[in-house]
Amino acid sequence: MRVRFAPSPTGHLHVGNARTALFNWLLARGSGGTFILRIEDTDRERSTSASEQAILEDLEWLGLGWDEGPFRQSERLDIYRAQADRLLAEGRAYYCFCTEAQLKAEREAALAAGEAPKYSGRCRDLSRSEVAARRSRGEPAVVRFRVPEGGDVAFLDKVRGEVSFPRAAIGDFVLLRPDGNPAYNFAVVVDDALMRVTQVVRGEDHISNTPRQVLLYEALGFRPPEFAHVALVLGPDHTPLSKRHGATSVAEFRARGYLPEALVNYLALIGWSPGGDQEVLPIEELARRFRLEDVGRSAGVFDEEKLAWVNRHYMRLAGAPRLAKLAAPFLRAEGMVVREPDASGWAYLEKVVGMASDSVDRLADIPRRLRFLFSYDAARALSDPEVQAVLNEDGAREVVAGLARELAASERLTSREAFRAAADRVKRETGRKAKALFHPIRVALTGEAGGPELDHAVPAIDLGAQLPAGSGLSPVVGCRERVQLFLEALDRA
RNA sequence: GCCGGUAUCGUCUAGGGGUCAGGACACGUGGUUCUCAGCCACGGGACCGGGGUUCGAAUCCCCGUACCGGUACCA
Repeated sequence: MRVRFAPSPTGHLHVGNARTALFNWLLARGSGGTFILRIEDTDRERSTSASEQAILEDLEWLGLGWDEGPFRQSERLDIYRAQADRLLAEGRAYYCFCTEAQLKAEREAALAAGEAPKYSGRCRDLSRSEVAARRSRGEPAVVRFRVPEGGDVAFLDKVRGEVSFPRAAIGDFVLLRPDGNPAYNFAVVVDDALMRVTQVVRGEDHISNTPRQVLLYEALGFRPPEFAHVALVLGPDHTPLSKRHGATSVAEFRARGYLPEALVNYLALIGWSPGGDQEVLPIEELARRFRLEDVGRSAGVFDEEKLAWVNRHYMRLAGAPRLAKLAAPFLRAEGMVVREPDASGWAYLEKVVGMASDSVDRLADIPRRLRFLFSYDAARALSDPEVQAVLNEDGAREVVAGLARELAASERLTSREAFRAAADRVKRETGRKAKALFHPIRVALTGEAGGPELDHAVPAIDLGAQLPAGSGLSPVVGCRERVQLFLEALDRA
């Protein structure tokens, strides 16, 4: 089996296209086949090498490596020319000198008359000598395919079944533009045939091109591949997913802190089901189970909530070192990491990122969850209504005062046990327990009413306070200092 | 307009001539934990509409409706 993904480099990799790439990849991987990457850059106006580069990076980030390519259509111009010459020589194609203005007027007239706008065929039967004369005069000409008349063009689609189009609806279409660049339908067929692609899996938006392509396969004497057209991905309002809906490109989801394996897993779930009751599955398992005939025919709505849920799974599955590495750029953007951390910095990050990650959806949420470590501000804490509510509870201030006395006398709370022991002593001294004990401790030490478990958060604070100056992280104020600052702020208030 | 396509909970789906129409996300309630997340239990929620075929239709057929794609010298 030989499959391909053939994006045009006109922007970022859209998640809909990423899903198409994934389906192809799964097919190849699941069958021991070959996954070919081809860049369809025949539209010289819109194609950019920056886009191409971005698409390659996105595919690599997703883990969708290719076996052959990337091939660029812009580098295969003579191949298309040669194939077009064959069709020209056989009379299956012809030169057309119609101007764009002419064609546009005809199209509009047809539309107004309620007819299908298709090429009129004006240049279809120009005499040999006229063609030669006009060409030698340098008159711009395209090469058009002479669509055989009559009947239907049918093909078997692996996801849609039998599909057929009346041939009469297909006008003679352009193969080669005046500048020698091939048009889409022509380049695709030539490439897919020459690259010996066996299954063409692509978006549904290409389905009505398929009859044209089938005709071309016939005319060129190539055997058509199997086709499969997968439905598009929509936004929550059932319109095609666009910028309006927020993130649409792989790069944007990466920037929001989704893990590649989560995006891949989620994308596979739109329009396909792995069967069984398990849907969070590694890509290799998806490849084992994936079958084109199980792909649904209807369009699917992209649901970021579910993506987030899948992402949580994969964040839990990721080991601490990897998670720390992944989260570091996000922490750096918030000033929590100030330069490349040293070994102590990384060790610390592994600890705290692990603590933060089991209650957030995405990497981008981690800094907020760790803010209490790097920017303790007692005054800000007191202005928080939730913190106020905690302090207004019976005995809350006594707990804070007791905690301050306890910490003044004890070592740093660098372990869960040390923290528990300290909390126990405050408990005995104040007679407060559970919520009445831990809530005031939390607000005093973290400055926030919520956050990671105190068993983890408190040692993280004091461990952070011991970090050497060269760790690469923003400084962390220790517990003892915090509770003093908190008390002072309380006095002032 | 014309040509194609699609239709099961809000969303992704399983199933498919006789089922209590199953699961997941989301949502609601209760429990658990210092908070959030999580976890546990419980709960609400769907076969687009109308005809036909049939003993029986959500499932097959037709019509309609809605939505999507195409209708290029864009892919």
